[in-house]
Amino acid sequence: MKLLFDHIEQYYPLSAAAREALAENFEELVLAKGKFLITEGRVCKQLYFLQQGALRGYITVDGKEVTNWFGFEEHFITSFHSFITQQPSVENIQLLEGCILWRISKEQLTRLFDAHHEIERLVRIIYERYYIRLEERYVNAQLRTATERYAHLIEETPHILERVPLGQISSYLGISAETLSRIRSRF
Amino acid sequence: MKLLFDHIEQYYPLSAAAREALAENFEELVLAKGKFLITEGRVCKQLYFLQQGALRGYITVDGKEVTNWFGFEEHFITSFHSFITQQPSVENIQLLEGCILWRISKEQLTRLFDAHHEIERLVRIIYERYYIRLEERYVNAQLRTATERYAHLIEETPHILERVPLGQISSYLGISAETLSRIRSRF
DNA sequence: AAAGCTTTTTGATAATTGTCAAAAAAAGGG
DNA sequence: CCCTTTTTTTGACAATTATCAAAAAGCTTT
Repeated sequence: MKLLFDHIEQYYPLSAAAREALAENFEELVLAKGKFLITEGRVCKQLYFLQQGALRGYITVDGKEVTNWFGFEEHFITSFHSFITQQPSVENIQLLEGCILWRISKEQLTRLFDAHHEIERLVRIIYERYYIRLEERYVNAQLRTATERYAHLIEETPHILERVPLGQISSYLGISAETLSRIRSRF
Repeated sequence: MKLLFDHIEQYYPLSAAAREALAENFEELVLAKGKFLITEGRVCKQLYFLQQGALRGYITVDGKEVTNWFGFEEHFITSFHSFITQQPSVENIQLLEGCILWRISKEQLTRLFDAHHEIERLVRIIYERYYIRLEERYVNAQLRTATERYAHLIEETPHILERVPLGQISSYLGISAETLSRIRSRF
C-alpha cells in the first residue's frame, strides 16, 4: 500500500484524511499468472493499481488476439472504456505473471469523489497524464517504422523481452510475428 | 455561449452558480482561416471550445507536416500536451476555416477548480471521454488497413472531403498522398 | 530422455505502400 | 480571364510487410 501512495504522490499530494479514506477503500489482491482481471463481454467495475507483476490488455479480432497494451509495476490498470461507460468490455486483461494488485470499485471511487474534492482532483490529473501518454503512443505508432517502434519499445521497457512472448509483442507493434522475427534477426 | 453550455450539459449538468462562473471566464474569439491557435515552441495557456468552423493539429517531421487530428464544431480544443504540462508545444493548431471559439486560460480554469468542485468534476469527465475516444482511434489505426481507415473516416465525418484538402487527410491516415489518391480511385 | 505442445524462425511469394517524377486539375491573384 | 501556384493524379519502380508452409527451437510432462 505504501507503493500506491508513493505513486499517487507524484500526481497530487493528498491530505491525511483523503489518504485514509483511500486506504479504507482499496483492497489487496494477489493473483496467479494466466488469470484475468476482466474478460470481454463483462462490465469492468474495478480500478486496479498494479504493485508487482505484468499484464496485458488485448482484444479478439477474427479469432486472433491483438495486444493493445502491456502493464507493469506501479500503474493504474483497468479496461478504461468499460470502466468509464459501464458497458461490456471489448478488452481482456490477462496476467503475464503472478501479480500483487490493489483494487477499488467504481461505486466506492464515486463516493470518494463526493466526499473528497482532492481525490477527484487527483484522478483528474491522472487522466490528464494518461491522456498525453496515449497521445504520444499514437503519434509514435503512426510516425515510426516497425523497426523504429521495436527499438523504441526495447529502449522504453528494457526487460520486456524476458517477460513477454514475442508473439504478443509483435501484435502490440502492429506487425506479424514473422516480421518481428526478421526485424530482430538484423538487430 | 449557449452552444458551449449545451455541450457541457452532455457531460455533467452544472449548477447555476457554476455556469455563471464559467460564463464570466470564457471569452469569445473570432479568427480567420489560416490563423493559428498555437504554434510549436510556444506554451499553450488556453483551452478552447470550437463553436463553429474547422481546424487541425499537426506536427512537423523532417520538414513535412503530419496532421494528428481534425477538430470540428462543438469540441474542446487545445494542444493537450502543452496545456497540461505547460511545456512548449510540439504541435501546431491551424484554422482550416474561419472559426468562432471560446477560450479560457489555464490559470482561470485552475481557480474555478478550487472554487467549484463540480467544474473539476466536469473536466474530469471530459478527460475520461476524450481518453476513450483516443483509445478507439488508436485501436482503429493499428487494426485497420488504409482503405478501411479512409472508409471509416468518411463515414464518421461525411463532410470532411469538402472541408479538408486530401494531402492533410492522407497524413492523418498515416499514408502518402499518392496512396490515398489510389485508394479513392478504386472507391 | 522421449513425446507432445507451443513459440520462433526461415523461405518463397504476393500484396500493400512509399518514393520520385511528371502530368493534369483545381484554386487563387491580379 | 489569364497566369501562377498548389493540389491531386498517374506511372514506374523499390521497399516493406503479410501470408502460407514448413522447419527449428524451447517448454512441459511423463
